[in-house]
This record gives sequence, structure tokens and C-alpha cells, in this order.
Amino acid sequence: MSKIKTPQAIRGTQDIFGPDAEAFAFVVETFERVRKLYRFRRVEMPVFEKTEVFSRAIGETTDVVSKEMYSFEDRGGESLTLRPEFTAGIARAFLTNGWQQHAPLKVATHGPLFRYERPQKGRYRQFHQIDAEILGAGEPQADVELLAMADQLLKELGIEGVTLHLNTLGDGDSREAWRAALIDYFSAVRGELSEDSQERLEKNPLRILDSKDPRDRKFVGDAPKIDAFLSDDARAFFDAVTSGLDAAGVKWARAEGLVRGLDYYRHTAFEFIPDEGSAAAAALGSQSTILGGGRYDGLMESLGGAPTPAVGWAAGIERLAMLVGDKSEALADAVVVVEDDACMASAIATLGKLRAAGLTGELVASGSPRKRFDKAVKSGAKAIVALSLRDGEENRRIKADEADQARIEALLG
RNA sequence: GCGAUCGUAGCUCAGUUGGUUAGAGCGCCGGUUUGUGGUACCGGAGGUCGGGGGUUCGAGACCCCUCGAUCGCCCCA
Repeated sequence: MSKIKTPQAIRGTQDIFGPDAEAFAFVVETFERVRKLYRFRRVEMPVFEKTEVFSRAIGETTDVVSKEMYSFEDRGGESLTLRPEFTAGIARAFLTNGWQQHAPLKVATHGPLFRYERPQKGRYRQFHQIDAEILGAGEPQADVELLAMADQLLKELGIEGVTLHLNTLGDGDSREAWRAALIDYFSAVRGELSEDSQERLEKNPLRILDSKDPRDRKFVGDAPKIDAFLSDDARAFFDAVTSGLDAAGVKWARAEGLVRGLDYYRHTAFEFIPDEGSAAAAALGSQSTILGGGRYDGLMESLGGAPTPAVGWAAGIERLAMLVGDKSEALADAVVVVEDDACMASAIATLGKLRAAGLTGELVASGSPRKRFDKAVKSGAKAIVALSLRDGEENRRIKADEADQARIEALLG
């Protein structure tokens, strides 16, 4: 016998099975239900795009683009990339398909995304998100509706101990002024910052605000606040969002340090984060954000489109699935036991009738005939239909509670 | 990319300062018992101890390399 070495799974991919797969499905099914309540339209998107869709939309200097993309050349020599997020692809579709005609357009989707990262708890190279976007809507009402949907989704998933952290990054001018002030402020104490933050000062100064390093934390408190740089319009926008959330009954907390990693965000930025010390926080390990997003009014232009305001969010299905509790696989309504192989054909027909009537069920017809009934009992099935031979005649016995017994007997005749 | 911990049957794990033919439970397969029944007992299959090299009379245990997993940093959902 030659020994063939079994190829192993790619690092950071998952084979989701059993209760974990049930929890995953529960998240997706709940999302599908809730998104219909809010009248978001379903879209199916390609898993890969031209590389420039992401590099232009997300920003060349971001980690996602500069070191986490799965890019490759196709046979025509074109650089393609497995999507690291949904938003860029959806924006591309909005432009190339003329979806402007449907604006404001509310869409929802879900599926796999790919990022070349070191796997750890709640982080994978192929991971899955649910995603919701409102395209072509510049009014704060859109932000409110989107957040209300996220809030309801988490409630319907039964997730508790999670709070909406909300911030504004202002419009383009506000954001730039704030950014410049932060650079001034942190540059003055540059030498006392962590190595990482000294680097952030060059690449992404906003990120220093949510550094975990104590050397940085002591300066963060007194750092310039976005509020001081907001234009009147930007302030009015944020006020409209927060009062809308209050009206919708969505609880939120102002998070002045909350920024987003990607370049395209403007105005509203938000994350749903487990409260410290909660069961949810413990279940997630160091990955705290379960749902995040914001407004990205500048994105369409970076893809060559007309200025188009939009808001969206995405949530990691794996992370949500870790918070929804045990979702064990359902027990069978009925199991048909073939206690004598002579009854096989009859058993198959019997099972067919049960399933046609909407009962879930399966066959137990392997292994020692004497142990098959025990196997069925052990499976926990609500009803057991056992077929055996008695004096050369087929004998059917049903073990179930009275109601099921009567129902099944009526079905089988 | 960096760091820490860990890789022994299908699964969960034992395996004493390195010492004969590597074990248990569960699961699986078969048999006996029971006989309208989730019982008990017996037996069986299944491991080049992640892989490679080294130290040693002798390595699952020690050293090096490598692969993988887990958790954390960075970043992010």
C-alpha cells in the first residue's frame, strides 16, 4: 500500500460542523429575517474583483491593502483579489450597473471574505460577514435606520451585554483639521509614545486614540477632540443621528476615541462592543468588535464615480455565532429501524411517507440487527418505527407518545 | 511580521528523575445477556507518540530544525 499524505486545510480556514454550524446558520437566518423587516434588498456579489477595486477604495496605505490581500494573476495577466470586505465591491457594482436609478438603495448580503492574517480567536483568513449598506442616501435618517436594524438584529440573536459605541469623524474638512491637530499634539511627546504609535503618527495618527499601550493611554485623554473641529453642518448631522437613535430606542454611548481603520469613512463611525466583564466579552477573547461600520461619502469618487453618500456596516458571523449560545442539532421526528434486512424496501417506503408529510427522519439499517433499536433509542428521536419479521410476516411497532403514535399510524395506514 | 503555550488511537486525555511488546474512557465493529427493549459483560479493529535530524546502551519524554494548532501583539469583523 502506498502512503498518500492527506493534504491539510489552509491555515486560517475552518470546517464548521455540528452545533457550531447550527449557530452559524442561526445567525444568517436571523439576519435574513431582520433585513426583510427593514426592506433591505438581497444582493449576491462576486467573491473576487480587480485588485484596484480594493486598493483604490480602501486605501493603498492601509494594512488590509498593503499586506493582507489574497491577490493573484489570472490567465490573462490581470491582477485579481479575493474580497477582503464587501463595501468596495458593492460600490463598484453600484457604479458599473447604474444602480443610481434605485437610489436610495438598501442592500444586504453575506458570505466569505479573505484576509491574510495570523489566525486567533474569532479571526480567520477566510471568515464570514453579514453586511448592510444604504447607497445614495446622504441624510442622517439613513444612519439611524441602519443602526436600528443592527440593534434589532443583535436583540433577536439574543446577544446581551453589547453597547453601540458611536462617534463622528466629521466631514472631510473637519476630519483633516482634527487629524492635523492630533499630529501636532502627539508629535510634541513623540519620544514617550510606544514604538507602534510613533509609526502610527506617520501612517494613521487617528489610530493612536485606541491604542492599548499604557504609554500612549496617558496622553490620549487630553488629546484634541473632534468636537472642537466639527463644522456646523457636521455637528448638525451628528446631532440628527443621535436624536434619531434616541427616538428609535437604540441605546448608544459616545466614544470620542473611536475611529475606523479604512480611509473612506466620514461622519458617523460606530462599533458594537461587548461591555467589559460581560459574558460576551469573555467569549470573544481579544476580538472586541462584533459589528462595525460608518458613513463613507468619499468612496464612490475614489472609484471614479460621482460623489455619492452612503452608509453601511458589517458583522463577523463567527463572532456573532460565539455569542448566540448552544445551538444543538435538532433531534429526528422519527427514526425507522430495520430490525431484519428483509424489511428494507418497506422501511424505505415508510420513511418516504414520513418525510413527505414533513417529518424529519432517518433510517437505522446498519450494524448488528439486534443493536439497531438501541441505536435509535439513543439518538433521542421523538418516534421510532421498528420493522421486523414475526412468523415470516412483517411486524411494525411504533414507539412514541400517544399523539405522535396516532399521527404516524394515520400516515402509514 | 513578532511573541507565548502546545502537538500520544476517530474524540478527550494518562504515560512517574529517559528503561522491556505505548494505556484508559468515550465512539466504532462483533458476540453474549436482556427481550418491547436507552442494561450489563466479553472480544476486536485502530497509533511509524505531527515530521526530520541529534544526544544516549536505550527517546513519547532531552536538544535543534520544520510543519501545524491555540492564544496574544499589530491590524481588524
